[in-house]
Amino acid sequence: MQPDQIDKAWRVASKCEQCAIRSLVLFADLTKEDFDLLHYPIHELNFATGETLYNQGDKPEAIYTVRSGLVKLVSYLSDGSFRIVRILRQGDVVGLEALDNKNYLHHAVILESASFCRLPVGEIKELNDNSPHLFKQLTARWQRVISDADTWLSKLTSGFAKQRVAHLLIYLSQDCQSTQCYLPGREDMGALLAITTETASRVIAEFKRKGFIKLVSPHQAIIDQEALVAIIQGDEEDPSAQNQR
Amino acid sequence: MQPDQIDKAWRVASKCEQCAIRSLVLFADLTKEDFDLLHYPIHELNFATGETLYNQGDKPEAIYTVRSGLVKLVSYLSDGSFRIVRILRQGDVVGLEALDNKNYLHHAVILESASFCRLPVGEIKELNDNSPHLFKQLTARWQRVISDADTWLSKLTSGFAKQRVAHLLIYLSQDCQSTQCYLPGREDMGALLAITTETASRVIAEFKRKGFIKLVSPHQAIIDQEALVAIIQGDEEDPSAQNQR
DNA sequence: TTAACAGATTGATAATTCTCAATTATTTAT
DNA sequence: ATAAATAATTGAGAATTATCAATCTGTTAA
Repeated sequence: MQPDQIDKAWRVASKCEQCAIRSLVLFADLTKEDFDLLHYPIHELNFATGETLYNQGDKPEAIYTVRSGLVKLVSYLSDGSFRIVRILRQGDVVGLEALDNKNYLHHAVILESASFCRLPVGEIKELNDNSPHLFKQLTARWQRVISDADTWLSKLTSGFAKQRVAHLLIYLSQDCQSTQCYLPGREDMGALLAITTETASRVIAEFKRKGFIKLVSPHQAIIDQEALVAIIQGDEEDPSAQNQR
Repeated sequence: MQPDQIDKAWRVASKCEQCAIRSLVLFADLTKEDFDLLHYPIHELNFATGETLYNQGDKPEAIYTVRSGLVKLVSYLSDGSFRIVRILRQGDVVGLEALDNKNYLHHAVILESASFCRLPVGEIKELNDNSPHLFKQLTARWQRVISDADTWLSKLTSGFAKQRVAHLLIYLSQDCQSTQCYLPGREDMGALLAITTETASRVIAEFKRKGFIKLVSPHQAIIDQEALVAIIQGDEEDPSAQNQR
């Protein structure tokens, strides 16, 4: 996706102050003086699909701002199954728990080749101790995580499988321009929605047959937002059915 | 529960510095100088079961520290159904989103008569601007919300209804001393676990018959932790069944 | 190109949960 | 205390989803 596809290529970032997506990131509100408080330049880091940014339980030394790409946070249960508890995209921060001196709580795995800014925990803490400007953005980010988690809980884990999938696709299309969105593998979809791989597959296959989604590449689809909203509201195309629910 | 059961009785708090549960609350790390920055005394506020602390969309002027009791955060969906997205207890902060200038995101309803400290948003922000001591606790609290939400997502919304109920009971017993815990009404239980009221009732009724839980009052139960853990792990008491899953 | 492989799809059946309805506590109000 | 209202339980059948197994599809490796 990016011109430089060199995995894990460390690259000294040009000044944060000139960052193209600065308004979206944690450092949005920092002043020139704030940046002078940083001891080291911020590095940019690239990962390819399928690679792991960190593992659950790892001792954290940094948090990461997503510049581009998509990351999933995976939590394994005692029975060996796993759930995906969050999907992170441009502007999101990965590994926030590090600021609370916790080990990483999840596995962070790249879904779509991604580029990060690596922010050492020590630098963040020191910056926050010596300037009030970071706090507002940190607050906003924590808030976003929580409100996303609430959405997740209230929308993605209740209702029929069809409705959950529809909710997920709409959720995923929200950051992408227009109606295109990342289409997770069926196993991931199951882990996101608490349904089985087979059920996820059946629903997606049906959506494809009905033209609600069209693949443009294996993991990228164009969605018919209206049709999906109708699914969420319980409208079925079957004319004999009364619109219950 | 408390000696003074006067609902909504405002009471000027004795100094925060002498608060009996200070180590648990947001102000845990504040110094004498920090407290001097407060313009008004912090008020204590009591609510009875079933009362509403605030509604979704309300313009927030304060956040609340739970001194005692239990609160549910309720989110209504477009179809009229509702989900409970969080349960808050001693030491938790209700309405954190107010610090991000957001309107309240949920309805906050008292489950067990509760006592709060009311912390005006302006005071909190000013305190945080003028002292570094609040940040650590705020961080910890945001972190707790997020990690609770993750638990919720990964444990309380997947698996069979029986397993979800078992997880919930264990979750609820974690703060109470020993093995006693709050037992939600069946409708609330459904809204917590994404199952129907009837399913919740059947599971609880079965647990009661089998002696896994014993009621000590309508909403208070003693639980057999071991038996519940066995349920979570998929062990059934039926000897003819192979332990699958 | 072909074989091997992983992911996606589909089918058939079993298990679970939902839905709708009725009944039985339990609590509240009079 | 009695009636009315609310919450909990239970039953029966329908709907949904899980499970297990097989097939199909597209990709990678040789």
